Amino acid sequence: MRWSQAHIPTLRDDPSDAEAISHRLLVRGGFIRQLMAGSYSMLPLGVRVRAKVMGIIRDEIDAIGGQEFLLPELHPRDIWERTGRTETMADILLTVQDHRGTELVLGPTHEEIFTTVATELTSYRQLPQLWYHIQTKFRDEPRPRSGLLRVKEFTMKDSYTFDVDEAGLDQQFDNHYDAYRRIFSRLGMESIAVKASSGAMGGKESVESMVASPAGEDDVAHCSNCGYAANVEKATSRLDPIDDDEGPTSPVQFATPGVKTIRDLVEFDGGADANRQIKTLVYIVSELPVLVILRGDHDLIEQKLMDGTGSIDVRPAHGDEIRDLLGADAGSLGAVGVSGMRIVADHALAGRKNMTTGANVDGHHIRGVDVERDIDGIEWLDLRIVKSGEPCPECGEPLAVFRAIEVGHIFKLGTVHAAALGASVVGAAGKEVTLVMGSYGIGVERNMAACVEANHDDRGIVWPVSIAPYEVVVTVVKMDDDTLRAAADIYESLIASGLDVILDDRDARPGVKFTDAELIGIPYRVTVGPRGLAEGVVEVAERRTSEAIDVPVADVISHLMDSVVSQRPGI
RNA sequence: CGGGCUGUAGCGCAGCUUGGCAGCGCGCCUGCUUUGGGAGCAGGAGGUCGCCGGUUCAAAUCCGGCCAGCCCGACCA
Repeated sequence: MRWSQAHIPTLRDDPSDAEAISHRLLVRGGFIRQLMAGSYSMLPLGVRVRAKVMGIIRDEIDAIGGQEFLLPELHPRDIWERTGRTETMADILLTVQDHRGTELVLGPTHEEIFTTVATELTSYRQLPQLWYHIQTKFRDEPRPRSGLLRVKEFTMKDSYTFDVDEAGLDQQFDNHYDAYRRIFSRLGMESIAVKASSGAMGGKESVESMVASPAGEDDVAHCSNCGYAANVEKATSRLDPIDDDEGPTSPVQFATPGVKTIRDLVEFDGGADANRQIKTLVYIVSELPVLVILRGDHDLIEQKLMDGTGSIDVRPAHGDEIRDLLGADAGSLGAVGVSGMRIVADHALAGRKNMTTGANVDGHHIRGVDVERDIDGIEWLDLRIVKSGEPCPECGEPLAVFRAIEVGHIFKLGTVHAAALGASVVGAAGKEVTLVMGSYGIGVERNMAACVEANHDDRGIVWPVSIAPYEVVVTVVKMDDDTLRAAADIYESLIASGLDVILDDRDARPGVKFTDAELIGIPYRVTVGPRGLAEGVVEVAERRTSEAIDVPVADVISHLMDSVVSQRPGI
């Protein structure tokens, strides 16, 4: 490609509506343009990167036995009703009507449709199967954000496995786990695999692949000592035991005028340290009130409440609901003496005595609470969010909690969808067996963005060779006939050698060409100018290191082939 | 869904308080000079001021409604 003919609209200024680094650089570099919130046009450079990302993914999934399909994006609604996901995914489901008024679903994922295809499997002898496609997904995200990181329409590689039993699923899951590690490594990112909550996908076990970045939307707890890693929605930590005094034989109520928060009560004369308080929250879980209690210095993470109660319909109660249920306002709530309501408690409260909590009387608290003695019918769950610095649950070293981008997610689904859609085979024993499924996703454009988050400097993007829009740019530094001809010759010979090259033959000053090449992140630049040509050399510069060396014109091909090809396959 | 901010030329912004010719920088076009790190000079093109309505002799500017984009939060009492 000759740059003079290419549509690469680079921008000198940061776009005003972009905050995340990947968003800014991809827009400035002319890779993408926004159409509306959560919707981006891919420009030619973006398309090239995207294609290479998909190529790496395809390569690795094929390598573990994947067969590529291509399933529709327009789905009949009734299939989604049969798995119940018109309900469970209602918030993000986009639908359209055809001219007959039939409701169609724009696929947010493809478990249902792949399973429908899988109903044609008849015998365990046909298993295992690993099917995948790379296809658009539509999700009505409540809040798209950060450029390509969260959008309403995106490309996903989603694979699905079908096995006769759990052992087969485990094997396919492990294969994907390994393949994903290789994919992210080839995309130039350091990923860590974390245990996760499987959310709306259902199923029992899932592992997310995370890449650390401040632009991410998840928090990960990670132990650099032993490698423990988990999404904070799942993470735990070891806590130092607290020795409590016995306290009184029964709780004692006392007046706490003006005390509304845990902190207020810490500072109140006669109050208690936060870790000797019981925090009481009221939630509505599947339309029923639930009292949630934690240690005063701990915070609830709602995902754990969802996972622990098995409900996806969880919200904090409103002020009036709280008053109706407990007879007091938030700030004076407690679980002591409450009956007829589900009470869930975080494990950190187990065995605790002489605690202080609200009295369910405005402006009053009670002290001397023995959790297990004074609160009836407790259901024990893991509910609190892990904080940075708490001891690792495996080895006790301090955990680090940091933001990360979820670049992939793999699930052991089990038989839910297969059962709902009647996908089964005849097993070895001659009896019908429901297919055991797994599903595995990678967001293509999100990985492009994550790669930029992980590979940039103050001059722009630093693509790894594996997915750079071009591997080499030949920059013509002075547009006279001799220089241009020499550069074009080098360009042609590099192309002939199988390199992915662009010739910057624009009638622009060299500074413009250098800054553009650096902004869009091309790994190698061959600078061709009269000064070097007089000596029979051109300059070869590496984007990542900024190192530049003079190379005799005759050696350019072999020099670049060595550098580029050694990096092409990734690690 | 709640809160905050923002909509003026392709991009970045000023003008709005106090109503009165729609501006600046970059980019773009033409010419000349220049050419190893975002050139200089001269000339030029380009705008429903987000949309609808109201007030007024007069609205980018004041008032009302709507739409769109960005950021934060998702009610931790």
